[in-house]
This record gives sequence, structure tokens and C-alpha cells, in this order.
Amino acid sequence: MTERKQIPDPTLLRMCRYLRILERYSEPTISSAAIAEAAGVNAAQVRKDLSFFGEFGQPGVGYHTKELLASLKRMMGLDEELKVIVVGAGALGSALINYPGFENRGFRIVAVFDNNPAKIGHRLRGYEIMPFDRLKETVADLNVDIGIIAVPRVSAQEVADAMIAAGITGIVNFAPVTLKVPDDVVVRGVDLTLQLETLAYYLQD
Amino acid sequence: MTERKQIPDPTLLRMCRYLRILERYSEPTISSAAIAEAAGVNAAQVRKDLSFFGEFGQPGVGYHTKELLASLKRMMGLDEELKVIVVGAGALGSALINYPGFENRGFRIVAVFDNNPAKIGHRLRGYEIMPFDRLKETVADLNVDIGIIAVPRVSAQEVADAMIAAGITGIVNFAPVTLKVPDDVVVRGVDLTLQLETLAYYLQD
DNA sequence: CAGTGTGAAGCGCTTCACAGCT
DNA sequence: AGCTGTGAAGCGCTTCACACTG
Repeated sequence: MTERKQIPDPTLLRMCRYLRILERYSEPTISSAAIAEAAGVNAAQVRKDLSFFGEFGQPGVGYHTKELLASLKRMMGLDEELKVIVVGAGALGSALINYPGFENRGFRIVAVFDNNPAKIGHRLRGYEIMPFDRLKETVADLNVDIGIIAVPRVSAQEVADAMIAAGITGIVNFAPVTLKVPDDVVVRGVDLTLQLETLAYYLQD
Repeated sequence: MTERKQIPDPTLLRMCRYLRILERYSEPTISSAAIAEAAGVNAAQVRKDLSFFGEFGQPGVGYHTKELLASLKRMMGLDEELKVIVVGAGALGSALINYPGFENRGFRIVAVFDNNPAKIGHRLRGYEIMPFDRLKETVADLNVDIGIIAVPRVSAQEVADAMIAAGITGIVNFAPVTLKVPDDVVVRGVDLTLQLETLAYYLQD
């Protein structure tokens, strides 16, 4: 993975939210205040975030919506399609495969894996479910960028190890466990129940 | 919602992860270092986090696993079942309903809603799908604690408004949009593609 | 000794405030 | 006048380091 300018993680996450706001903003220009309002953050925060990537604004006017969107997409690495594999064709994996958000945002699912013999060969929304042991060759053949882990907790680490062995350096993990990976691999976790659990704290008495 | 001691949000999120680690730890005692190792954080962080809730440890020994688990669960508000409704019975809603993690962790889904006539009345893993307009009465009748939003982006705010009008004060939002809610309502967002998008940044070149 | 609990230092993100540009 | 870009201040989380304890 090539090194590039260090950008705070919270900034990166907000950038993605800004992109969505820009995508459905109809005015030709937009101010940091307007972005902030839609994203639920401070306007200075928006300007500071954008400044990590360059100077896009025009004092007294704001930002040119389409131009800003295009620039940011490119700088975020979201201007060209990324190839994704999904491991785990259970309820969660199926939902992810059917989730329009992925393809809409430039992520193309190129293969789906599962180790359940009953599922292998079956098709899921056009994707043939392949046996887990064909992961390595598939990743190499198709030049996969990102691996999504949608298997039960106990198998997650094993799947991650296989992905890494196959050369994948970007992983999104939906299993509720902290994965151990080498430094050059980026793992992002999405935990479906974590947020629910923190709510419990606030709802007490 | 009663005010209670202010605990940093990052701490709350880590607490939930600690709980999971404790649940499948077999030794009678556990050290902050062991928890830290499993959670991928600093040991001092673990002790500091725990100290927000009290003094549970024994110098030279560590923490009594089961005792700590029970105490933390109680203090996090996770010692008794919470009632949850899910709005949106599409791919994501269905996956959530089938996700064993919810029920396993003390969240009981008590009703599922959708406004698609083709789905209403149908059963999904034992849950009858109800029309959206019966949300208010159901929330009141069943004493619902938490609402999960699993509808498309465009409908999310409307659903949130209805939940709030019905008296729900804790919401988990799976739609990729920032919801506007009153101060006394706690919203937690789970964004399925956000993490994927941030990966793109790291994978450039 | 092994390991907790915590004051204090360190660090990084957020917010302010304002100079500067149009 | 309106709004950006940013140095500096503010603030909160993280990490250190060590006194203390069984």
C-alpha cells in the first residue's frame, strides 16, 4: 500500500457523508454551512476537512457542487470501480449482495464464497456461490481489491487470514470480533449490534 | 431519559466489546492486559474504561471474569431484555431479523413493519409484518424501547419522526443519512457502505 | 511480584475567530 | 457583505508511569 498524506480517520468518515450530501444537492454552489447543516456537524469542521484535500472554495460564494464532488471522489479513490468479494452467503451476506448501496457507489461484487456445500453452485442474485477454497485463485484472477467478511464470529479470523494470504489488503468485517492482521492490511469493522448495545446504556431508567 | 454520569462515547463502544470478550473467556480471572490484547487496545485504556463504572479488580490478580461480566452488563443496562421494533422488511430488515446476534444479546424483536402491501400480513421468521400506520399503537401497547430503521434513505427521516411521535427515544439507523431528531432522542447510525468507502482511500495506487 | 487504579502528561480532533478574497 | 482557509485555542480521549495492594 502506497503511503499518502495522513488524514484523520474521523475526517475520512465525514468525507464520505459529504459526498452523499453533494450527490443529491441541486444548487450549483454549496456553502460549508449548508454541508454542515445536512451532515449535522460544525461548519468549520467541514472547511477543515476539505482543506486536507485542497482548496476548492470561492470566498463569498462557496463551493461549486459538481466540481467539488468530482474532485473529492477522485481524491478519496472513489472515482473508479473497486472489485469486492463477499465471504459468507448467509442472511447477512445475502442482504449485502442485494444491498443497492454497494453497486451504486462504485463497488462491484465479483465473487461470493461460502463453505456450506448446500449453497455452493447455487446462484444468489446472479452471483454463483463458490467454495471457500477457491478464494485464493479467484482473488488473483480477478484482481480483487476488497474482501467483505460476512461469516459467523468463529470463522471470521480464518477468513481474514485467507484473504490476506490471497493478497487482499482491505477488509470490511461484519463479524463481532476484533481481527488480528498485519500492519499493511486495513480492516474496518461494521458491528450490527454494538450501536444497539450502547443505546441500552442511555435508555436506563 | 434520566441523566446519568457522562461516559465518553468511545468508552461505551469499547465496553460492549469487552463484554463479548468476557463472555467467551474461560479462565476464572482476567487481566486488563488480556482484555486489551483481545480487543486490540491499550491495557491502561481498559482499566480507565472500567474505572468509569467502579473498581472491580484485585491488584496482583486481575478481575473475576464472571463477576465483572455481570457487573458490567448491569451497569450498561444490558441485564434485562429490551424490546425492539424493526421498520423495513426488505433485504436488510430481513437479515437483521434473522441475525442471531440480536436475540442472543438480550434484544427481543417484538414487531416488524413495512408499508409494502405485498409484504403486510406475511410472516418473516415468526414475525408478522405489520403496516407502518400501526406503529404508534403497537409501540404503546408493547412498551417498545428501541426502533431500528432499515428502510431506504428517502424514507428514513419519516420513519424516525413516526418512531419519535410514538414515544421511542432510542433509534438505530441503518439508512445512509443523518437524521434530525430532538435532543432527548438518542440515534446511533450503522452505515454499511461508509467503511467500505474509507477503504478506497487507503487502497489508492 | 503481578496487576490495579489514577493523576498527569501527551496528543489529536474540534471549534473559534479572523484575515483575506470576491 | 458573504464565505473561505487556517493559525491558535480549547477540549477530550489516550497513554504513561507509578503508588499501592494482595
